[in-house]
Amino acid sequence: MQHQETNFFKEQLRTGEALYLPSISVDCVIFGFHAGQFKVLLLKYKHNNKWALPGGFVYKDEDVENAAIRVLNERTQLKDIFLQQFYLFGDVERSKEKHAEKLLQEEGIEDIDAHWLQQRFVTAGYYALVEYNKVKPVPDALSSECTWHSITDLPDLIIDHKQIIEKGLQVLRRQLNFQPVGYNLLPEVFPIKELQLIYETILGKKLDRANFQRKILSYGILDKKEKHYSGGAHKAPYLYSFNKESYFKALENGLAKEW
Amino acid sequence: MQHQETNFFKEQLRTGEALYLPSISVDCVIFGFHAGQFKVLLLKYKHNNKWALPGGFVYKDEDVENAAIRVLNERTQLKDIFLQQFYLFGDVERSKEKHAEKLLQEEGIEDIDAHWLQQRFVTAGYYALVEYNKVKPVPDALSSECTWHSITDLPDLIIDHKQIIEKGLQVLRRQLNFQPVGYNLLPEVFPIKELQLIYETILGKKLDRANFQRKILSYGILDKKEKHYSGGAHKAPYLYSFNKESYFKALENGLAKEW
DNA sequence: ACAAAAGTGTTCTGACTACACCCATGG
DNA sequence: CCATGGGTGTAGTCAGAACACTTTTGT
Repeated sequence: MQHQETNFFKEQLRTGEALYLPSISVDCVIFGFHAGQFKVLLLKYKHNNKWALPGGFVYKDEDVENAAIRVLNERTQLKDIFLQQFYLFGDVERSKEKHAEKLLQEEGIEDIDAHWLQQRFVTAGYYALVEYNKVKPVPDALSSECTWHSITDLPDLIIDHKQIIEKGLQVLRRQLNFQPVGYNLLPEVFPIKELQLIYETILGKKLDRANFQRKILSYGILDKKEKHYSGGAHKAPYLYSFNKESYFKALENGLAKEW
Repeated sequence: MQHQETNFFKEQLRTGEALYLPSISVDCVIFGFHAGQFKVLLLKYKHNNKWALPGGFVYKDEDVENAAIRVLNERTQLKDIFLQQFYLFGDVERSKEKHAEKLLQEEGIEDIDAHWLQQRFVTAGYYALVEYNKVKPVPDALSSECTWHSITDLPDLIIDHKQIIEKGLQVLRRQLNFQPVGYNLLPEVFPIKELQLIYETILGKKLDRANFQRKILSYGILDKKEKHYSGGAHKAPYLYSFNKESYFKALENGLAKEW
């Protein structure tokens, strides 16, 4: 088993240089929402038990954005998800950890020209917002686990992956002012309260129920459906779904009144 | 002369692979403001007379951001300028033009392994806002001119440089809602009208004089100076200067009331 | 009937708009 | 003294915040 993996990994190293753009990688911050908490999907590396963002390399004939889409799809099995590039992390510093070399050592690989992987990498950060229940997390070849972690309680992460998550969250918060959010975070139909919870967790603060309802409805991106019986001892809320047309129009043109 | 340049260029090619990160470049959209127009600084290549953004490569031990700072400094002779990374352009498409190969051909270079320059590049876009009068435009080794061009009347640009400018402008417009602007676009002291003109040209629309004054003053980033005699046949306006401390605090924390 | 949570209404405030008015200055 | 442009005032509108009131439902 260990042997097989090492072989697979050697093969990757051998072909990597031929297949991938050198020096550039992508990392995906995949946000989900569950049990009132905002979550990120992380991988646990076999060789050092440290956690990392799902990431990958860019094929020589592949758009960088497509590499991010591919990574997202491979780890979650989801398609057609909204992905947003948010920053290129390009400091020299981020390669200082010699992550690749340690990985090679700990895999017991020495007899190979691993120059490709050992050189410095800059990485493009992408974030995605996905529906927690629809995700089937799949670890990659180098990792033993692929699991959700609460944003407020992250484990030790390699290199600058913690900063990448924070930057992604920061950009997401800003973009809430211009872009609608929720499309593939929620099921087809949902009560407004669910959407409000998402906004509250992204922003990290409570919002007024009545005001949120009015504001979000004023955007004109929601279609009202019939009522729904939640089972609670209270009035059943209306259900809504996103009006795709106006939702994506809003994504492009922005929501807020600007200067 | 032509000979000398070709030699210089050959030398660059020879050392490029050793010096620079492969596959990644930076391009700077340098905005200036003059005669009521919003301008961009462009280079004109010697070999094909086409225009391009000032750009460059990243040294193997250099932060990507620093490469952008270096490019900005070399073309403008300015230091300590606000630079903002705004997007990584990573489509395969953008290398399709075979820009590098044509360049080599037209320089009459064939006897060299130019693999390094010919491979696909992704580029990080940065924008800068600079004081037009302080800039001393300096062409780089491959270009014959370095001049300002009105944003509304751009010449033919290589590859996707037109899209890069547009994206930079779009991001800049959005960021106007959160970040103050003007710090190194204006001299030390200036009347508010000047700042308003900048906002108007960036946004491409007129703003109300009275309301602009109140809004910009409400940010608390301006210090009032003594009056100034402009020579016009009218009341002399107050002069202001940016309060660096609160200006940079505002840059970090944002201006607008967000969610 | 009562608690819980949804839907809706109301009041207050503060920001932005549009425009009016007055002030200083040079010709 | 008047044209020009700067400074300031103000009425109207609109959005958001806070909170009250009513409605529906399961137990």
